[in-house]
Amino acid sequence: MGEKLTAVTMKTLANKLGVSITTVSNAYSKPDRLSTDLRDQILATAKELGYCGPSAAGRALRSGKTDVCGFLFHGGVSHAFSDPYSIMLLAGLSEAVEEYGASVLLLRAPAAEEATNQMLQRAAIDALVVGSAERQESGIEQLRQRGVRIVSTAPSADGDWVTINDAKAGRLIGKHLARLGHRQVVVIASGASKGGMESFDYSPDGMDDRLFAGTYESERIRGLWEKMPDARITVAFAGHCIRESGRRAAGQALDVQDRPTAIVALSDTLALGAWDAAQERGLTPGRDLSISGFDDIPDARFLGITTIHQPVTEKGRLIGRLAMDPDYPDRQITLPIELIVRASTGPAPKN
Amino acid sequence: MGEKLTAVTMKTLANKLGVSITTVSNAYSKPDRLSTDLRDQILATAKELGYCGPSAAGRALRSGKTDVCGFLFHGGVSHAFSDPYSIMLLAGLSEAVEEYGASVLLLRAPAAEEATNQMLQRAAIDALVVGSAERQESGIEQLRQRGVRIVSTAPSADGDWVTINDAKAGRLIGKHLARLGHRQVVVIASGASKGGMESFDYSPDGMDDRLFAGTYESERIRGLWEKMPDARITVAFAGHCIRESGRRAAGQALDVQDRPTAIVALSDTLALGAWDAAQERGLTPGRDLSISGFDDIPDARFLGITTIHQPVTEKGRLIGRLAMDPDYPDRQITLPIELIVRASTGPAPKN
DNA sequence: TTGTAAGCGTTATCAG
DNA sequence: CTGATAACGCTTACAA
Repeated sequence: MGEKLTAVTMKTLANKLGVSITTVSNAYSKPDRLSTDLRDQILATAKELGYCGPSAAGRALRSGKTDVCGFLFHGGVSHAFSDPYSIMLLAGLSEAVEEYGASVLLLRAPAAEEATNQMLQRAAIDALVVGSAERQESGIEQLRQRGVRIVSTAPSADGDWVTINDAKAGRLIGKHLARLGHRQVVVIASGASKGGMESFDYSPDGMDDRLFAGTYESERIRGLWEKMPDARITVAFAGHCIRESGRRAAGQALDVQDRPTAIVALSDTLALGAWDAAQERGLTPGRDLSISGFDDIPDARFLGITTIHQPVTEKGRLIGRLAMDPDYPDRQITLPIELIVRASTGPAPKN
Repeated sequence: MGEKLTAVTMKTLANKLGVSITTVSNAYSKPDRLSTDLRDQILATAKELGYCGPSAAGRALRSGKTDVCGFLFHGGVSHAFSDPYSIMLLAGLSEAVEEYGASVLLLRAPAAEEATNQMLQRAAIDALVVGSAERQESGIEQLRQRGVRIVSTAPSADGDWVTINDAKAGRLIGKHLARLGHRQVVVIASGASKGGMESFDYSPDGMDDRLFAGTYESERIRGLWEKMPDARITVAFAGHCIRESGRRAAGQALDVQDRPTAIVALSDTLALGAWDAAQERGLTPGRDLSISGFDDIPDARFLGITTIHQPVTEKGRLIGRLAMDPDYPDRQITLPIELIVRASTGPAPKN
């Protein structure tokens, strides 16, 4: 009946209690600037009137803080989050961000860069985490100038990032496979071929058309190539980074006359698919065919897939801290990695 | 060098062009309220000065619109999003929300209800989607009074929701299994037992202690029970809704003297785990043991698991539309479901 | 078609 | 310890 339609604000509280708005505000954000008694009293009547803390909008406008951390990713949600790696990263990020009392805003980049930029500017965020470095959005630089902290998973000269040494990861796999005598390798990368072709032989020069320079994928391949100078390395593009894509791409790679002795998937999710493809063809991984991945997701351990371990959840946490805490000391972090040898790799079979 | 430290705002534009702030504002939000010439001119200098549209904070405070849709879920991100059902729901939601130019804010409910309410009030959102109805948060009602639209996946007398008939879903499975002669059924539910026990025999009365009334799980079990009057139905709690939990719970259920002839997992994700458990024990699903799930996620089709199909992505889309569009006509939607019989269910084996 | 003025709810600054 | 005042950047009547 007599319901007030006007929202309960700090003013309402102030009037009711006969104190100033400032004092009410301080009761929330600067507890040490007023007596405990008054503070308790304010909080009590707040509860009574159904007032639940400073409005996000008001605070955001005045102080510039939104307590929101944007997470920018490319491709559909279904693709982004069906990869356990993404989930783990997001879990760590979300965990850390929560510790600062903030939340994560999902920002899916539209296909058009223009639209992406608009979306980025319209978002009320304190920080932006760039999940995939598929493109260099110009809008990101504008955001930075607006005071939004940017944290990336890809290294750069200045700027904040948390990453691993992807080239080294590639070298670890390369060394391992070279020692096992492999000389016919198919690399399975996510993403579509830029050249419009399904696969091509790798050489480190002139890759710009096909692999984005500086992506984790191109780094991993380069590392691999460095340690396998005598091998023929073919790169196949799988599409989205999901298990099924890996299965399809590996299937194609295996259904040829002179099939490879090793498949290097650039992520465990793709490696799982390669494992499926091998199974379907009656090939035993580690004996008839070596399969390796990257990232060390739980299923990789379960199936016994050789991979490069990286602390993904911790990566997410660190990214979150960099994003939310401008005073966090280390702002360019390279996390340790480790080669985990499991049953899926073994000596190259003799012909 | 001469970089301006003050942010570029509508005022900057207005001064530079000698027009009023209102006109600049209109150039963005009400294009028909000024001449095309002037508008183009404004947009041009905007680009020149590096102004990228109205600030989210200012707009939010003044108009009350944030273009953000909150998504409230319980449990960790890693659990919430490792279930394909959640991903599909989120994908649909995100897709629809994007069509309105908005984004999704991930709101993970802390364990304490008090903290959850605080978080909810502090979030700048136009709408809130309640992903899991584990608890009835009192803060949700407050949000509604503040003008935030609430959309749920669980039906209620008033309010907006998109759901399926869970009791009917249970009945479809029950009828199917009863016809096949099953009389010993173990139901695998997610969540922890409230009674502190691992499992218990079901009867529709006095379940309040163990199953939250009105959840999709209790509805599904009730439906099952209605169509299997002669069966002994035991309910086991698996913990989080992940495959591994299903494996463990099913394993325990199978490692007893008088093992059940059918396992009814309350979600496909749990059913996949039950499938794993059966495999490990040399039991062939559909012959030695019937396994069924709910939701029809892709892997269920892959493994041939009998299940109840529901259009999950479409559900997410509809939820998104209800959330973002107050004028969307149908505000209480029950989506169709369908029994999908696959190889994982078959006649109850004779003892 | 354009401009004026008021105020959304909060916090920062400075004065008592 | 407490309060008055002035923004923050924008939209929305209403006036010209």
